[in-house]
Order: sequence, then C-alpha cells, then structure tokens
Amino acid sequence: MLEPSMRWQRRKDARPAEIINAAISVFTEKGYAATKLDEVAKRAGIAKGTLYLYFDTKEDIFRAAAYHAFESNLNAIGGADAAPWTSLRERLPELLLRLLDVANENHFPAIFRMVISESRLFPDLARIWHDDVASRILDLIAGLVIQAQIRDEVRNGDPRLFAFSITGPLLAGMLFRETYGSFSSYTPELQALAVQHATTVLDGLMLPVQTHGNAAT
Amino acid sequence: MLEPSMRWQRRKDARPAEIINAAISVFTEKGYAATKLDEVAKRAGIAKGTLYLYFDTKEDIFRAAAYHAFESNLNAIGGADAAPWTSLRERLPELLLRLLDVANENHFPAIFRMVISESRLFPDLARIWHDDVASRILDLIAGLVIQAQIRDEVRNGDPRLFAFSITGPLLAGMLFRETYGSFSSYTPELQALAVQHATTVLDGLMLPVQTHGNAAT
Amino acid sequence: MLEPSMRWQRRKDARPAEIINAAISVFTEKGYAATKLDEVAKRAGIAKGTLYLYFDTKEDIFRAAAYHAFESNLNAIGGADAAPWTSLRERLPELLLRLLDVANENHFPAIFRMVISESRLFPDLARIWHDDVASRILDLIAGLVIQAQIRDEVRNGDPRLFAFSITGPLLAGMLFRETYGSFSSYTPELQALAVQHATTVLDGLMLPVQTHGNAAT
Amino acid sequence: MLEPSMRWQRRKDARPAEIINAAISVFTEKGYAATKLDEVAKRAGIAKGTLYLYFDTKEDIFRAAAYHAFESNLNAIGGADAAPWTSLRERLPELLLRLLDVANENHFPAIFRMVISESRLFPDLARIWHDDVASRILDLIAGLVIQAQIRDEVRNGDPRLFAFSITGPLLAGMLFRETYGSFSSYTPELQALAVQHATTVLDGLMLPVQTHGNAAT
DNA sequence: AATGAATGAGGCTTCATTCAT
DNA sequence: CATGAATGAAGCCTCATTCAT
Repeated sequence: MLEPSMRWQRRKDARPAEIINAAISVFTEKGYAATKLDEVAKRAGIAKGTLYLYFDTKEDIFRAAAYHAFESNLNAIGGADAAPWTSLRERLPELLLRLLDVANENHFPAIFRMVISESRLFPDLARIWHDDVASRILDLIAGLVIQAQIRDEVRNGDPRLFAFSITGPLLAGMLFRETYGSFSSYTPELQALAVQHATTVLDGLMLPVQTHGNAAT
Repeated sequence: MLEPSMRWQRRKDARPAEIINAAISVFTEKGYAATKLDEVAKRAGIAKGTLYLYFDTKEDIFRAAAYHAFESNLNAIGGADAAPWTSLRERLPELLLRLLDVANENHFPAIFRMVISESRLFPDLARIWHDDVASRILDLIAGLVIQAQIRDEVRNGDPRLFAFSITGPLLAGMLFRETYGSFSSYTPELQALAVQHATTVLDGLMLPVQTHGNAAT
Repeated sequence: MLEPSMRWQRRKDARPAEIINAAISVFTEKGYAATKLDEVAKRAGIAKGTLYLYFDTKEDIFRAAAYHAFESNLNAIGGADAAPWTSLRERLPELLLRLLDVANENHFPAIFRMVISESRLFPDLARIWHDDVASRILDLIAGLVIQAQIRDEVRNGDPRLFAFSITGPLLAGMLFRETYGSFSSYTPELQALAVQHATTVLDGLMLPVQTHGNAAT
Repeated sequence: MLEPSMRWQRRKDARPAEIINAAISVFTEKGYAATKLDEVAKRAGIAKGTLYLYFDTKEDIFRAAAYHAFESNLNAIGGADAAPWTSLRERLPELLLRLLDVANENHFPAIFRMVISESRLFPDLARIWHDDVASRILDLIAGLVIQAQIRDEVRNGDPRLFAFSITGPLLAGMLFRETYGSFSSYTPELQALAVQHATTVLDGLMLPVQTHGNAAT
C-alpha cells in the first residue's frame, strides 16, 4: 500500500532533478536564448512535452536550473570557512586551493560564466548570485583580511579591495580556461596559480633590495 | 606575420561606421541572440533592409562589430607599451592605471563580457580576442616581469602566472561592475583598486614582523 | 419511424453517468474547444485516462453528452403536449409557462446555446437537435395553431410563422439571460415575459380605437 | 512625389481592412478556437507572419474583427430610427422589414451567433455588443411602445417585455436559419415572418369572437 | 478497471531575410 | 542605394491521446 507504483513514483520524484541537470548542462553550454527545449528534453531522456509537467515555461526551467546551480555553490562557501584561526600567512595558501577545489566541484566557472552572460536578461538572477555567492566569497576573504589587520599582520588598506587582489587572479584564471580553454595554447594551471599567487599576494613580487649591490638600470 | 588584423579589414571601409557602432552598442547590451536587427537599424538611423546592402547575415554584422571592437582594444595595447624602461616598482602603478583608462576608453569591459558570453557560439571570435587582445596583454605584462626577474627585481616564478596576479584583480573588478553594477550596494572603485593592488602585488599584504631584525627573506 | 433517439442509446448504459454529466457541465460552460478533458475528468471524479475506457475521443464524449442533453429535452416535449383540448386562449398562457419550466429544468437555454455555438463544427448534432427538439416544439405549437384555425379561433396565416411569433420572444429572453445575464443591468424576467407575451400574442398590442363603440373587453 | 510607392502604400493602408474582413469570415464560420491564423491569412491573401505586422495576437485580430462587425451594426441602428412619428400600427410593419434588411446587410445573424458562442471567452465583447447593439435595439423598440402607450395606442404592460414580443420572433427566425439553414427542410422566410408577425403582434392571433355564432368547443 | 505520467502533433508567435518599389 | 512590407522557418507551449503499471 505504501508504494502503489514505485517505479513511476520514483521517476516522478527524480524527474525534476534530471531535468534540472540536463538544463544546467545545456544552458551553460549554449546560453539561454540558444538553448532549445528539445535539446534539454533529449538530454534528460524525455519528450519535450514532459518538461511542462514539471515546469511552466522555459524561463522557469532556466531559473530552477540556476537556483540549483547557485545553491550548490552557496552551500560550498560555508564549508570553506571552517578553518581554525591562524595567521593569514599560514591560512591563505590552503584557502585558495580549497576555493579552487570547491569551485571546480560545483562547476563554478561555467555557472559564473552563465551569470555573466544572462545577467541582462535575468537581472534578478544576477542579483541572487551576487548576494548569495559573489558577495559572500568577498566578505569571507575581506573578513580574514580585517582580522589580520587587527592583528597587525596585514598592512592598512581597503579590505574589500584586498579581497579582489586575493581572489581576482583565480577568477581570471578560471574565466580564461572557461573561455579560451578549448583552443588556447597556453592555459593557466589553476593549482599552480593558486600556490604562486598565495605567495605573491602575501609577500609581493619584489625581491628585497640587495644592500650592497644595485637593483635596476 | 604581416598583419593579423588584416583579417577583418576586408570591405571595412565600404561599410558605414554607423552600422558597426550601432551594432556594437546593441550586441554588447543585449547579447547576440537577444539583439534584433530592427534595433540595430534603428540605432544606425537606417531601415532594416539597408543592413543587407552591407552585410549578408546577422552573424556577419556581429563579426564585423566584434572585429571593430577588438581592433580598437588591440591598437590601444601597443600604446600602453610605449613607456621607457624603468623598474617594475616604478612602472606598475602607472601601467595599471593606464590599462584601466585604455580599457574604459575602448569599452573593454563590455566587449570582454560579450566575448565571454558568445564564445561558445562564436569560438573563432573568442580565439581572435584571445590571440589579439587577451594574450597580448598577458604577454606584455609577463614580458615586463621577465625583464624584472632578469634584473633580480622580481622573485622567481612563472611570469605568466604573475601576469594573472597582476591583472586578475582589475579584470575581476571590471566584471564585477559590469555584471552587478546596476544593483550592487558595493562596487569596487577601479582607480583605487589599481593603486592599492599595485602596492599589494609588488610588496605583498604582509607587514614586516616587528621584532627587532629584518622582515622577509 | 421506430425511435430516432435510438441512435444515441448505443452503449449508453455502459458509460458512467458521471462522465456524461461532468461533460455536459463543462461543455455547456466553456464550449467544445475550450473544454479540457482534464476538467471533465476532474468533475467526474476520475482520472483523465479513465475517460478513454468509455469513450474513444473527445468528440465522442461531446456527442454522448450532447445526445444525453438532447434526450432529456426531447422527453420533456412530449409531456408538454399532454394537456386536454381547450381553446388556444385558455391554453397558451399555461403552455408558455410550462415550456419555460420544462426548459429550465432541462437546461434548455445552455444546451441550445451550445448547439448554436458548435453547429458549424458538428452539423450532425445541430441536425439532431433540429429534428428532435427544435422542430418538434415548433410542430407542437403550429399544430395547436392549426387546430385553432380550424375552429376559427385564430386568424389565417402560416401556422409555422405563428409558432415563431409565439415562441420567439421566450427564446430570445432565454438567450438574452444566457448571454448577457452576468452583467446586464436589465435582464428580462422570463415568467413575466411568458405571461405578458401570451396576452400580447393572443390579443395584440393595440388598444381598441376609442371612436364611439367599444370593441373588446 | 506624393506617392513614392503607391501600390505598397495603398496595400499597407488596405491591409488591416482586408485582414479584418478575412478574420470576420473565418471567425464567424469556425469560432474563435477553431480558427487558425493560417486560414485567416490565406483568405486575406497574405502570409501568416504578415498578420503580425498589423496585429499583436490572435485575440487582437478577433477583437478588431468583432469591433468592426459591431460597428457596422451599431451604425445601422441609428438609421432605423429616422422615421417620422406616426402610429405604431403604421410604423411597425415597415420597421420590422427595415430591421431585417439592415440586419442582413450587416451580417447581423452571423455576428450575433458569434457573440453568443464566444461570450464566455470574451465577456467584454459580449458586453459591448449588449450595450451598443442589443440594448439599443430593445431601447428603440421599447421607446416606440412607450410613446404609443402615452398616446393610448398600446395597452398597458412592461414596454421592455413588449420589445421582446416584437423582436423575439425575428431573432429566433434569424438564428433558426443561421443554425439549421444548411439542412433544415423548413426554414422560415424572414420577410414573410416580419410581415405576418407585425400583424400578429399588433392585433393578436385571435379572431374577434363572432357575435352570433360561437367559436370554440 | 483505473491511473496519471509521458508523448508529440499542431498552433501561435518571432524575427532574420527577401524583394518589389 | 534605400526602403519597409512581406515572408516563412523555427521554437515555445498546449492538450488529446497512449500506455506501463
């Protein structure tokens, strides 16, 4: 009596998730306008009309897919914050690597790219991504900077701009791979970028000036 | 090796600049798919049919507009390279500010955003942008880094990744403004970001440890 | 000559009355095209698929519903004919009132309206309604008129056209209420119309001319 | 110089009317839902897409067609009112005949039938028809009755219900022809109906009771 | 017999493209 | 050269019908 038609029931429950996953893959690949619902349905292994049993419009499907994609990234952000309090110097390298992992696991680059692409057509989605993902990451980093400033570990300066200095290169690297990855002869290795940038942003590019010799021309 | 930009010079002079400019404005605003040729024609002050006297398809118009937009950025890159050789420390702050100015003058953020958005639909355009704009900027910066490394001004490390450390935050800031600018309560001031980031990336976030001796290795 | 209504008796008993009743209610409310079988099923308290155990197509359901609705009106007509023979003057008022009652009891106005609406799409249904309902009512009235003419009670004239004179106002009143009833500030009271029209059609609108003598009571 | 492209211009001006005429013919024939815009376009001699140069939606086309159809009937009503003041007895016969002519010239029966059919889907249209056409005709007739009552020409009674007595048979006759005309073996001749009904409604069906003989059983 | 999830043909609507003027 | 009315292919969406359970 509990499951009168278990297989169907299970499908019915699973359908929305299947559709959303298919939708995410097509929307991130083609963009909203160039996505045909036939294609979404095909990837979900169903007929076009079946989509409408679970969603009302193409826009609805897109929103549901976006929300879902946002959510996984949103949830992941909290996890990155769990580290114990140590100095920024000790913490930053692993934090950047962890952000990278989390980002890749959650298709962050592709979704971020989609947000950029569709933000004009769906400003509310861009706002949600901004509020729930982008701003949170920046706040997380800026918060660490502020505490390090309080501890006199980090120099004076706008912590929010420091957050851009810290995360910007990784973001740029992700977008580079996402946008040119299919053909660029040189694509940045993100792990290496994270490691090197952690050192760079902490201690700077400059070598200490040699006390006896001269530095530049 | 002659002029790679020759590619899109073809027939350029035969095409009214108004169409190209109108097209750039609409395409960057709405994206390729959401752009209607009616709108392009209206902004160009001509009838829709007239577009077809100069271009064969919507795609052609888009390519021409993109080429033209690329070109202005491409030309601007050379100018940024004209500075005399001084130390990176002296040069970087002004270079970043100059890049910022040049970028804004040439609508770099909007065009970059468009390239990101349409790179899947027009991979060849993304490749051209990559080859002629993105890679050149990175090469320019990486070149400066290499020279500074040779002079023992800059520490060892992958110069290309250093180029990401140097330019990434500005890029991220531009995209932030471009994408969330219309509603974000906090948008980074790019001038301030350039100035602060120049210092940050040169000397690092860290304050020298105030013990008694010297700060870093 | 046997039973023309036999046509739609076929399989009638095999079909749940709930479906037919639900169908009548939806079809008369929305019309054929705007009726969704989902709605019919819901009103019948069954699943949509169950409809197809009893009917082959939407059209079948519509026909069955129409037949059923016709039948109740058809049966009712006979009843109206049961009165004993008296003069038309005595009989007409009560006949009109009775027709009105019978019509309302059998949802005649709504069904008539449906017949009018769908007669182009289902001319065979319109024909059945015409043969079995409309013509019979007209024949019934015309028959009374003819008998009254034979008795020199009623003036010469086409009895069929007289039947229109007798029944037309009531029909118009019903349609008026059916079509504009939901918003008209003035809707005719059908009982009052029947009473007044009976007098009007029997004796005319005109008052006897007041010359010297008097004509009627 | 006045007409740079006269034929096109003329077409552009004429298009809406052509479309509306085609639309009226299809909508009155098939009803709103069963009408395909392909069919409307075909009858208008244009492609489907062309409809959208002049109207926004199917509903818009329907409304425009309905308004146009209403308007011609509305305009016609005024004309029927132009007669000089005489007695109702003298005036009614010609008035009914004129109403008939006017109705037929303006496709009144078909449009009325359409209003009945679509009044649920377009209650606002039904209201307009009610306010501008149906009520006006009734008011016109009721007004004549009232004046005749004031002149002691017509008996006491609700003038509005009298208006139903006067016009209802003609309306019923029109609907009869409209609905069953294609197959009915007997369809009322409307001219004859108008003439006979004028007499009937003025003087009644009844013959004056014979002074010496007796009439009925 | 009953269910209701799934299907896909068909209609409305958009807009790049054509072409008569 | 320029126009803008006209076109029709293509995509979203609905809903009658099917079918696995």
